[in-house]
Amino acid sequence: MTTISTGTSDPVSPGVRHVKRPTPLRESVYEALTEMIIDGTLERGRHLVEVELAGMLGVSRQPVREALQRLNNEGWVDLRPGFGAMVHVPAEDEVDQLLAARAALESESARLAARHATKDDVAKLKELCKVGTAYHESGDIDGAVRTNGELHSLITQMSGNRFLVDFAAQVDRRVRWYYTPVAPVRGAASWREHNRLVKAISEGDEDKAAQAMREHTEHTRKAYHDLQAANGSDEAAPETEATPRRRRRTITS
Amino acid sequence: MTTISTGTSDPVSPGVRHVKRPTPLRESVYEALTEMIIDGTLERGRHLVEVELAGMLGVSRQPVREALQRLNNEGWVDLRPGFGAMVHVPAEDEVDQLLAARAALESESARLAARHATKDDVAKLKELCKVGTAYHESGDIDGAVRTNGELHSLITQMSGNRFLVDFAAQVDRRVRWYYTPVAPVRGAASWREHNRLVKAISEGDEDKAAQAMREHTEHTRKAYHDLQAANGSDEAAPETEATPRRRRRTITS
DNA sequence: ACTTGGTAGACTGTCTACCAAGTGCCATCC
DNA sequence: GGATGGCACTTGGTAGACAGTCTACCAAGT
Repeated sequence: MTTISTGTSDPVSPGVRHVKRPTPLRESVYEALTEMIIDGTLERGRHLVEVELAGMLGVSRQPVREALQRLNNEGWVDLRPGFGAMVHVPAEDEVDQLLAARAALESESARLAARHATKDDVAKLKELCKVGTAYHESGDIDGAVRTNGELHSLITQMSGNRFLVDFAAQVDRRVRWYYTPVAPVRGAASWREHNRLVKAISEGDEDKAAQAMREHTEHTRKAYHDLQAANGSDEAAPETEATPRRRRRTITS
Repeated sequence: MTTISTGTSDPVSPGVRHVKRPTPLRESVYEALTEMIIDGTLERGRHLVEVELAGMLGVSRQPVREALQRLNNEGWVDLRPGFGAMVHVPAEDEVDQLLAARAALESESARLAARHATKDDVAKLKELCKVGTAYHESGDIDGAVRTNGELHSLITQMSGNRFLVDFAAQVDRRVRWYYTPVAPVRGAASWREHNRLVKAISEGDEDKAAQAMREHTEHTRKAYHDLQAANGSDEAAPETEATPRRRRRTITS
């Protein structure tokens, strides 16, 4: 079964380098579980038993409990007192609400990013746009999706607002999870919009940047709905055991 | 010492009435600790020791640990591995960032509230405005502050977006904590703005509602800065033990 | 056929005890 | 005075125990 690697995988930060801070076990467990939820190893609605997970991951109950509680707070699982945790089953209107929240958060981030952007930031953004477009044109969906994530993440970081960063990161991860069962579409349009967005930021035009980001998110929401409507009955049907649902393609947001 | 009351205090919901679901201890501990942080019983920067808190609250280490971890995730305390938790000491730019995040969240909420408002909602909003203004004019600051909170809370609820509600609630609580050491100002202007906001919502004018909320928050931020500058050296000085800092007045946001 | 009552098993929530490792502090030493 | 070493304290994690509660199932009664 999946066993936790206690290895610390901090991103390299310039300047002071903390020699080594062994990641708390609960953190690793948290990461492992979200991973398993996202990739479908732990299916939606499944009852998660503490000792079972503990056994899987080779740790004791305590770290698992703590991880589960965090997952509960962030909406990945639902904790029913006296019974246990179930992997969250998203309601149909939930994606809509997530995207609305994301629109607000990221559009504000874009506004602030436009306000604070440095030459260096803009260069990085442009580079990401180029790379992403290249990935898209060469048909490398995974690469395009990854670059898309990096671009959005960089923009929120550029806002210089840690709360926006935190919230947006949380929402983004959830969105990506829900999107998983959807086919990849609207790749080209997405990168055109990214270009416009980056242009607005580089010009320091706050309103235009915010507006561009909002429209970008809005288009994503529309695309999701269209797909939902297209293979609606397919997805609306009760989950069959025979559908492993692992690692489907992701939409380019 | 503060002892936990395990009493459940659910808000009354119409229709099905769940008899009684005993709150998990960790939840009560969490509530108790935030309470103590907000009201200043646990001063900023104070070192929190698990066994000590457990003794205070009459529970074992376990629920305390779990509560502390949640507090850490939400930014109320900083957890230093191997040493313990310290009550978070806000950086000066933090309030700014919180208010910026709040501006984004609540302004979007106002937009959606304007979109979805029912006759009933509008009536409640207007009532709150009236009550709040009355409180303000009669000099009942606590009442005005409470009503202000209820108004903002109702608006986010009206957005119908659970994520906006959650995030806004989190931010709001933090904001209220940081504000505590600030004097009450701008009461009259605040309620004038509320009136304009409610009017926009009742007319279903999304853009106007969003704009009104944004300006409202922005004014609050300015007011905070002015006060900060006014008695700047006072607050900037290192905390003296002699300053109990309990229950100071709150600004009307 | 439907409800009621009872029983059994499974899990969580919480407590206690314990140990290893990391951290901060203080006295000591050069 | 500044480095050093050691000590007390605290967390992080493990193990085991136990009560309360939740689910499911079965049997009897209506």
